[in-house]
Amino acid sequence: MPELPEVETVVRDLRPHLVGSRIASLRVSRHRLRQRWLPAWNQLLLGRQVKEIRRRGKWICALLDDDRYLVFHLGMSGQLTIVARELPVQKHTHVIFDLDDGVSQLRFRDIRRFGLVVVVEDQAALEALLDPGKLGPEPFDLKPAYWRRRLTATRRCLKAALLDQRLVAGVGNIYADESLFEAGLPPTQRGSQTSADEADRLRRSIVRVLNRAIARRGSSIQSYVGGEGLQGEYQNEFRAYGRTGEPCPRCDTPIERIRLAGRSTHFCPRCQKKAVRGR
DNA sequence: ATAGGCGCCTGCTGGC
DNA sequence: TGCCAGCAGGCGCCTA
Repeated sequence: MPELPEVETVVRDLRPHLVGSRIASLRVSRHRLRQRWLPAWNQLLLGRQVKEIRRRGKWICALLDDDRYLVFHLGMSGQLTIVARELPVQKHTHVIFDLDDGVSQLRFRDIRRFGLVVVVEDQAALEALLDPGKLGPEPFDLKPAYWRRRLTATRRCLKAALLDQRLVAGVGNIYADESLFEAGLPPTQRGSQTSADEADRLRRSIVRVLNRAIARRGSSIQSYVGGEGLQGEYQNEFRAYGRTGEPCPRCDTPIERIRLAGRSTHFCPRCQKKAVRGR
């Protein structure tokens, strides 16, 4: 579910509530997530204060006052929210942290359980988890030369390349489609057939689309909510994703849907054509 | 190198 | 009304 804009929204929402707060107590459900919760973590976390919280790709990392990290990944349906203690606990809530203000909780809820909550020992262990070999640069820090090089070095299609977290971190199915639409590039085009100009256009399109989505607090389709439980608004501005059969906002040609890299892919067959000039 | 398939889960929708 | 297939913001593993 959540891609970079959603995760960024969660982190921004949580930061003012979490930074400076201590974990007074916690509870964990017995359902396992992508990775099992280690019982030892309960003791480690008690009384710990959150020093800072930040995003890396689709990962959420909270630095604790013992230099450990509490790390979250939202998978497809994860929700990480600040909630008043007295509010009923929703089904599929897997971890509850009571904060030391005595009134609020941090809750991790995940219907499909593809998400992850782990405690990481130190900075080095965090770097191993988010190894640059597995997790590429942030889209906003993409160096044009790097991007051109990586993109043209692969024979995979652009859609598959965008979804590969090693090339660029944080782009998922929605924003891959939206970025390719913005750039006017066909999702099926091979990376190796991409000109320097096109690579650059794509890079700038990714940044623009993600920034717009962040400004709208991400996209809510089914389960996504931000750190304060609010839905996003960017789903109302999709131009390709999920708009199969609807008119292209630029040329009115019906948006098509195909399967690429195992994922549903939406595009305008007219605007997103190799070597079209203008529109 | 890379495509495709599966598995991990639950829930919703649409067709019959 | 029920049942079943297919779909869904991710990702890791396996095979060919």
